[in-house]
Amino acid sequence: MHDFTNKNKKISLTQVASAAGVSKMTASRVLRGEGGYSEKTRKLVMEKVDQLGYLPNRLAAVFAGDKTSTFVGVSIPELGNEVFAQVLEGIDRKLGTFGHQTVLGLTQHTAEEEETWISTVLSWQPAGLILTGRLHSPRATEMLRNAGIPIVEIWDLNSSPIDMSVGINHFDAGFDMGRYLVQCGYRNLGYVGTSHDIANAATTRLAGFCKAVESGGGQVTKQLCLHDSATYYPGFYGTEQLLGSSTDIDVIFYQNDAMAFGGLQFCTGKGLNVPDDIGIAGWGDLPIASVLPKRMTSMHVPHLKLGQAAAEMMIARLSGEPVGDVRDIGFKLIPGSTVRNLTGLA
Amino acid sequence: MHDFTNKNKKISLTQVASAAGVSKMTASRVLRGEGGYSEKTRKLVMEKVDQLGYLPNRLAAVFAGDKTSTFVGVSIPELGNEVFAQVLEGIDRKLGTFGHQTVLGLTQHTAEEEETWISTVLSWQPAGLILTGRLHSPRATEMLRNAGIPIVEIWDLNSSPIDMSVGINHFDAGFDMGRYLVQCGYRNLGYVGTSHDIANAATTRLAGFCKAVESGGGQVTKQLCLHDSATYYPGFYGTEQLLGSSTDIDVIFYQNDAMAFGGLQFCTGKGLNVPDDIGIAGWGDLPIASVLPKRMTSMHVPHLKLGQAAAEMMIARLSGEPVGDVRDIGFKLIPGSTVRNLTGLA
DNA sequence: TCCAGTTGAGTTACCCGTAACGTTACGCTA
DNA sequence: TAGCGTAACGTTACGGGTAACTCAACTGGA
Repeated sequence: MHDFTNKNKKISLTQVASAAGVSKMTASRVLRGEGGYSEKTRKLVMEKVDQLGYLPNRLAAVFAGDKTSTFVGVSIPELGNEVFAQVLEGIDRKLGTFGHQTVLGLTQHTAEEEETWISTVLSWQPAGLILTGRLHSPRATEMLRNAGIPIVEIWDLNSSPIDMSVGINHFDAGFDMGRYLVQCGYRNLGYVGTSHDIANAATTRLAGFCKAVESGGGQVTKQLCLHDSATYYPGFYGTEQLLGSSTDIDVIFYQNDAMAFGGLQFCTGKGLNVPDDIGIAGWGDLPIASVLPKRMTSMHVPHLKLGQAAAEMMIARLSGEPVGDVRDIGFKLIPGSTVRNLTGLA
Repeated sequence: MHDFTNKNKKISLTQVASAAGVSKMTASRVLRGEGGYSEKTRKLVMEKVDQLGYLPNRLAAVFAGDKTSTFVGVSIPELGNEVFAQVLEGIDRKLGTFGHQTVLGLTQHTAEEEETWISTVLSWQPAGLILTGRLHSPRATEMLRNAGIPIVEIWDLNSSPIDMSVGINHFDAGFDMGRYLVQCGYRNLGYVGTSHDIANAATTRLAGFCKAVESGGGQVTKQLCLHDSATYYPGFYGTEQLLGSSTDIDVIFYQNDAMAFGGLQFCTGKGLNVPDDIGIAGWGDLPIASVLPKRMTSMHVPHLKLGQAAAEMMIARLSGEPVGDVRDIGFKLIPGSTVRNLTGLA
C-alpha cells in the first residue's frame, strides 16, 4: 500500500515549466488558455503536463488570486428524509453544471451543529452558502452577515432573509390542508409530528393548519410532538398514542408522508377503515405514493426544483446578475384517497 | 444587499496580531493552542479575535503546511435512490465527527462524469476520496493511483481495489436471491432493471441470480434492461412489457425495491394476485417496506453502516492506523410476502 | 554577580499559483 | 536603418498562514 505519511511528490507548475523549458508564467498561461503563447509552446507544455501527470492546485490558485473558491457550502438537516435528498440533488446538479462543488453539512436539525459547521466551512473561503431553514444561532447569523458571500436560505420562505430565500410559505400550506380537511367534513382533527429545532417549518405548518381548522368550525383536538425522528415507525406508534387517548378524532394530519404511512399502517392493522373510520393526511408527497394502491392525501412540493432554484439564485448572484431576494416555489394539494372527499375537488 | 464584487475586507491573522500588539507568529500559536505564549497574551489575542470577528483561513493553512486538506471527496451516483442517500448520510456523519468535510459529487452513473469530477476534486488537495462503484475510466484510475491519498471504493466489493473497498458481493447476493426463489418453487423467472455504466453492481447481481436459477433447475426466461432511471414508474411499465411478451413468467426479480413497487402496483392493478399468480422480489429493502401491508421480498443491505464503515476506513488510514483493504458489510434476505414461501425459511 | 536554563516572542523562508509589469525579439513601415 | 508596435515570454511581488530558527528577557542557583 501507499505510504501516506510521506509527502507525495506532487507535481507543481514550476516542475512542468522547467521540464518544458519555459517559465512558470508561460506554463500558467497555457494551462488557463488565456493566450500570450505560441502554438509550439502550448504543445510542449501540454505534453509535459500529460507526461508528469500534473494536476492543478486550485487551492493555491484561490489563495493567489485572493478570491473565493468554487465551493458552495450546503447544509441539510438529514438525508434519511427523502425530501431533503431531493433538494440536495437539485442543488448539486445545478451547481455542478456551473463548475461549483458542494460541501455538504448534515446539521441534524440543530442550530448548534449548524453553527459549528458554518464556521468550519467559512474557513474554506466558499463562494456561497445554501442553508436549510431560517433558524440560526446568533453567532451563526453574525458570521453569515459578515461573511460577505451570497447566502440562500431555503425551505421555509423567509420574508427577511439574511441575503436570499427560496421555499414555500409553510403557514399557507398548513392552512390549505386544514381548510381542505374541514371542507371534507372532518371536525375533530389530530396532529402527529416531532419536535426539532430547525423543523420549525413543521411548527409553522401546524399553526396555519390550526388557524384554518378553527376558522372553519372544526377543532384540533390533540397535537402530538414526539421526541423522535420524523419517520415511519414514530408515525406508527404516535398514531397509537393519539388514538389511545382521544377516541373521537376523525382525521390525522402528519408532519410528513413517512409518518403518515406509519399511521396508515397502524390504522389498517387495527382494522380501521381509511378514510371512512379515520382520515390520514401527510405532507411532502413522497414519490412512492404514486404507485401505492391507496393514494396518500398530501401536499406536493417540487423539491428538486426547489434545490435547483436555490442553486440558480446562488449562481446568478455570483455572476453579478440581478436576483430577487425571495422566491416562492409553490405547493399543490394532493386530494388522494386517504381522506373522504366530499368537495368534488379531486 | 451586499456588494460581492468588492473584495470584502476579510480579517487576516496579521491584522489580529497587530491589533493585539504581538507578532503574526504569536497570534498563530495562540489560535492553534500549541503553547509558547503567556496567559496574558492568549487573552489579548482571543479578545481581538472576537472583536474583529476573525475567521481562520484554512485554505492558507493547508497551503502553507503543504498538507492535504480536511476535505474528503465523496462520489455518489444519485440521491433519488434512497439507498445512496443513506450511504451518504452514513459517510458524512462519521466524517463530520472526525473533523472532515464532505465534498459531494453526483456522477449520474457515468464514468465520464466521474472522471471530470475526480480531476476537479483532486485539484482541491482532498485528504481522501470515497467513490461509489468500481468502474472508473482509465484516466480516472491513473489519477487515483497517482493521487497518493487514501481511496475507498464502496458499494461493489472489490477484491483488487485501488486502495480500499467496502461493500457486498453482489454476485453472491444475486445468487442467494435466485436460489431462494427457485427453492420457493418458481421456475420461469424474469428480471427488470435498467442499464447504466456504474450500475454494473446490478449486472453482477443478475449474473449471480442467473447462475443460481440455472443450477437450481429454473430458467431466467426474460431479462429486461430499460434505458431509464431505476425508479417506480419504469418498474411499472417494465413489468407491463415483460408480462406482455412472456405470459408464463411466475416471478420477477427487480433491480431494486423502487422498481419492484412499481411492478407490484402494475400486477395488482391488472388483478393479478401477488404472490399466487406472480411473485415479486426487490433489492435493497427500502425503509418504507416495513410499514406497508405487504412486506416486499427483498435483500437487506445495511446502507448506513456501509457508509460509516467507508468513513471509518478512511479515517483509520489517514491517522496511520492499520486497515484491512477489503471489508464485506454483508446482506440479509428478507423473505417477505410478495413471493410464495414453501421453504419454511421465514 | 555571573551564567545556564527556560520561556516568550520576533524573523525569515517558504508553499504554489496569479497579476502586473518588464523585457526581448521580431516584423513592419517609412 | 531607425522607429515603432506587438506578440511572446520572463520577473517579481504578493497572499495568509506555518515551521524552524533566532533573539531577548527573566529565572534561579552557585
